Amino acid sequence: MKKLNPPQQQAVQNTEGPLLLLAGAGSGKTQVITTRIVHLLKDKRIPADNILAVTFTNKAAREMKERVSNMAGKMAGGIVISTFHSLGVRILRRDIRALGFKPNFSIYSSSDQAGVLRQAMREKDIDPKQCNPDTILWRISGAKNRLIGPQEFKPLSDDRIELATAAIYPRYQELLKGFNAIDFDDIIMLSVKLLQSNTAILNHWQERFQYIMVDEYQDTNASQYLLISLLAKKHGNLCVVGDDDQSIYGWRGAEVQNILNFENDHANCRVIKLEQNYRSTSAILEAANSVIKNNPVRTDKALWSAVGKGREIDLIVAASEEDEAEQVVEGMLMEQFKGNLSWSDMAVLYRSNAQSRAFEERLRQERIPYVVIGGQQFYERKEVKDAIAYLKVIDNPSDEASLLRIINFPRRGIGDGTLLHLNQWSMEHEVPLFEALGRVREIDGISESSKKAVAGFHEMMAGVIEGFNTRYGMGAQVNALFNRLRIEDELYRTLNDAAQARKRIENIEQVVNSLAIYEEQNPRGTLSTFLERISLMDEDKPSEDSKEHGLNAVTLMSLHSSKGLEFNHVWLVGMEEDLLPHKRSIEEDPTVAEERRLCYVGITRARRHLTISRCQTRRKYGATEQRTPSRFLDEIPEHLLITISSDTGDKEDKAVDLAADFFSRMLGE
DNA sequence: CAAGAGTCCTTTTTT
DNA sequence: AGGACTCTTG
Repeated sequence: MKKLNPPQQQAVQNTEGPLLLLAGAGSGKTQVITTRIVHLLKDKRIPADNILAVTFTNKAAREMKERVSNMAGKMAGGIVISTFHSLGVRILRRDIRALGFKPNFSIYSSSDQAGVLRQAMREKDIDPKQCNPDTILWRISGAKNRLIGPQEFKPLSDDRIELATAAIYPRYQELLKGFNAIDFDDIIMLSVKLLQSNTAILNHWQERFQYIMVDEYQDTNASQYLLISLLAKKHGNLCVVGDDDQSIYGWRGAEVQNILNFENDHANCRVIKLEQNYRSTSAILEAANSVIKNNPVRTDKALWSAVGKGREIDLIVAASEEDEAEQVVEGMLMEQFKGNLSWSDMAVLYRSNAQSRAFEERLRQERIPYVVIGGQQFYERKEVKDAIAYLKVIDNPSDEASLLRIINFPRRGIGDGTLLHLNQWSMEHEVPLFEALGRVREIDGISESSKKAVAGFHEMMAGVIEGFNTRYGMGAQVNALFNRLRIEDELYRTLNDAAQARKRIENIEQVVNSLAIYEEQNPRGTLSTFLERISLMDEDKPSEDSKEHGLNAVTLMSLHSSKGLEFNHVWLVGMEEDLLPHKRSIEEDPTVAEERRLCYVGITRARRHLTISRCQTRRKYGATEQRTPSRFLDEIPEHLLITISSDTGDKEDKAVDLAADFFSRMLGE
């Protein structure tokens, strides 16, 4: 507590009633929240059970939990510090029966959702070529974020997609329910519906969480806002923390208004501003402030720092993405040598995940350890999804999306024709698909060999499910199952590339391993809870990679994932029009306010030094494209920027670079 | 029903 | 450029 400045101390001590904490970037916000929790526990003697802290990412939740238990020890046992989605699942697992689901519901990823949507579209006779399924899913998701259920959804216009969505949404939701599955947005929407529809359930959670804190409040959407309001209504001890300048999730329904209106929505609300930045040099802060002040609507804030001016910002102008990566990595080697920085002090931040590739290649070449956060997720790889689908069916045989995924993998002679008959029969007789498999002999129109294959598959899976219900050792059982399925042979056979097959086999082994490890670390864990963790992307990964590299690796991640983090040296790469600001967002909002905030977030991640880079050309879909410098570069005062030119090219190259640069700037004006 | 060839689409950001 | 999906052929 003594380490805190006066407004920070006030924030900690104001524990009763509504509190709005406007915390600028790097203002020690996490420190304040954790100290506040410890203060509640230790000084106010609030039982840990009655405290809830909500964050947006698992990473943030984990860090916070760790810091709290370091400071409060055993007293912190039972405290809930989780993401919105984990909180929702917790609520749903307990009481979702009231909504007509079984508690072992599956959580569908976007690819599962796409499968369900495709089925709904087929049934409603809507041509996927005319109505893009992704767009429809997007509309459904948007509706759910605004708490608009399938019955309430009314088309806002008579455009084709909107009408199709209105037709498909109810059926989509029905199908999900039939599979005992929910999608990501349902986690929040259904939690709210549950609390709204049942006073006893609402009461239970209101009593449970008497003190609530929400981090990154500027990123809450309508349904998250309502969830928190419902929970906090009774005791009213709600503390929200956020910064409107760092609102970067408008595209998924976040409403900055939630934080801007908080004061008006809550009588007797206290407002505390944290404006001292402890993170960055004033050169970096000046750059950040100069950029963000171009946004028209924002609360008045003046970030200041006592750290000192620090170095100017370096600007790399690279010829191509390879050149960009080369120069950045060269800079890293230099910093490490000269500045005595370790790899974990450095991060490369980019707008879109695809940009990581060139940097990964270069870092590998130079044998510099690195970690990529986000992007092509492990659990989204095809073979991994197949393996997971087996687990999902074992856990919830009603999960037909997963069942269809594995019914002919590895191939066992069950083709489209057979599947069609099975589906038809199961619908006509109102029998779940899995049960229909067991009664395949009653179904006409399927060849004898196919019937045998179907019956064999059903028998095997029924046996496996039985085994899971009666015996311990999930990892071992899955391992036995996968061996029996001869997945390895299948992969070697279908892939001509042995090395790639090997890689995929390893990935599948990794799934089995993580289940075994999970089971070892959580003796009371079930398959459901394991799968839930995977769905919420809440995987523990401090195991192998970081240990091997001694936790010392360069971080590569998107600007979105970087929020809340800090690094001594940040490389903010790809500072080009159509990338930052992104092309799609320019089309949606010509003022590019959210993109500017994204840029602001990126700049303010840096503690001591910032390097910005841009390319003159970049390859896209195979073809080389000319690039224009980002408008945000012009918003940074010139005296803060030092352009460093490549020392790899010869003089002629440099002349060409300069000319190209000149022209692209002219065109950019 | 399986395998191979051809076509299309992608890249915004995440729980 | 590369992967996912569809269509055609054995």
